[in-house]
Amino acid sequence: MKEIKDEKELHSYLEQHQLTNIFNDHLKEHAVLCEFEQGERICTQGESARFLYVHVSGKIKVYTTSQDGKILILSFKQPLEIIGDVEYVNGAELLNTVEATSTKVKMIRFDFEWLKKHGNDDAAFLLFLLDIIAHKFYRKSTAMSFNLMYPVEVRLASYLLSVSALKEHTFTDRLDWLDLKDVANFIGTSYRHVNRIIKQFCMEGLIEKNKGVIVIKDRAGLQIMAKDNIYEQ
Amino acid sequence: MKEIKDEKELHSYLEQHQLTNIFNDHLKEHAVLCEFEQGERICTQGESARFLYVHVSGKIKVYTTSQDGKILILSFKQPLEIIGDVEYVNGAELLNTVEATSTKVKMIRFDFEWLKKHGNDDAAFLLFLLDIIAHKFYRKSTAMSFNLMYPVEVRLASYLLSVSALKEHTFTDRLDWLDLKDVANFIGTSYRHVNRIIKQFCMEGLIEKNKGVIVIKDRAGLQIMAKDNIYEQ
DNA sequence: ACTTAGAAAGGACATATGTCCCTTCTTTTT
DNA sequence: AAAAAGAAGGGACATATGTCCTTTCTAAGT
Repeated sequence: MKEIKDEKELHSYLEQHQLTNIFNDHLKEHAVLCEFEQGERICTQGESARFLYVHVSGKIKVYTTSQDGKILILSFKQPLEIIGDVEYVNGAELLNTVEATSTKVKMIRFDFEWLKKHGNDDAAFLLFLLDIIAHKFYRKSTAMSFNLMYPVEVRLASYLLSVSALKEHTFTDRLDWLDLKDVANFIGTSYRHVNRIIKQFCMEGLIEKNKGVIVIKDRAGLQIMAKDNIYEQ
Repeated sequence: MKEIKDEKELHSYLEQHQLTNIFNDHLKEHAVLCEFEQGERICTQGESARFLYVHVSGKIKVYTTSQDGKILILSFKQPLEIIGDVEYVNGAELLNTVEATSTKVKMIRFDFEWLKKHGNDDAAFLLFLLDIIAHKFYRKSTAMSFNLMYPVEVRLASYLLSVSALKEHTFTDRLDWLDLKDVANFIGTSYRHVNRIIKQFCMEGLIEKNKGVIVIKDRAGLQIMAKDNIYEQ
């Protein structure tokens, strides 16, 4: 991680994401723009949280690891995302690990102490946090119900649709979201089983696959398979 | 549902749960104490939310239903619980259905409109909401990871431990949390399978069961089975 | 182009879980 | 107490998913 001491750039990011009114001048004063390498961790599950991060550029993934080493990927995210919000509010240790999956991941960092001093009496800031966390809860809630109620083929169909709905410019950008190992860990199943279902989808004519590249052939069919559920990215 | 027009009682509940400082005088002005019958719905999934409820007495369950009729119970709750908080913040329709599972379930009701007028600039109220929602997110998050990563025997062991940790006065109070149909819908599996695992636990000497009453025989063994996870109620 | 290391895919089998329906137990009614 | 209705439990089989290991493909190095 390196700190980028460029106030201009920092403020341009804030404006780009309409955050200038969210963080008051006191808060902005101590904001730091950080850049992370691909593969670098922004924060690690189990450690104590000291910073709130506003993810403004690049791609990240959020995952959790169980005692016995199982990995569950909770989300692949692009901006705008907030990291550390829940921990800021409840004071608990970090729930998940966050890792940069593209180069030049940029985050605006705020120190918890400073936020407490100058943000906890600021309704705009608190409403912003509320909105973020409520939205996270909403997604988590629907995702959990969905995961618990439907088998892998439904979840995978839903996942494929959600990826195809992304507004990615280039073709290779899309591929980032389709590493089957990651997909398995996201859906909460084994790589083997994802493979099995992928093959089944191919045979049913829902998708096609060449050299690891998956193309949707029958969107309507996939939607039926997904029972109209789509993971919100 | 009937409204109880008894300011004394309402305020005694607020005090009991240390909420007097959370809701300012404006907000309290329009608070209404409501009582629900056993089996009555406090709110219904899919409808638009208009009220924030503070659950102060009795027992409730929260569940969601899928398009094809599957039921997933999200929690069995005793006070203190807040209903409608997420919907208040994000304006979406109700995510879940909430139902009274005991007689005389009491809730303090606040109108969204009134809250917006007199609460959204009140840091104490906003911090309270933040705390509640962050905590809900935390529980949901750990529950989802747990559910996705472990098989039913682990989840059931965890559930049994969590129920045994409840501070219920009477014996019959405990039974409320052990209807196996409900347990199955909570864990996200079939009644048949819960039964199977219960029997397995009996054979392994972890629990005993007589006429539908389950008694824990080997807490340490259950904890190992649960891999130290416990559902937070 | 050949070799080889590593990634991706798949076969075989074991386990976990769901569905359907029959049996057994409980409770209520007569 | 006998009978009947309903709840709870369980058998048998089908499906979903996990584990382990082999095979196939891909890409890098020579």
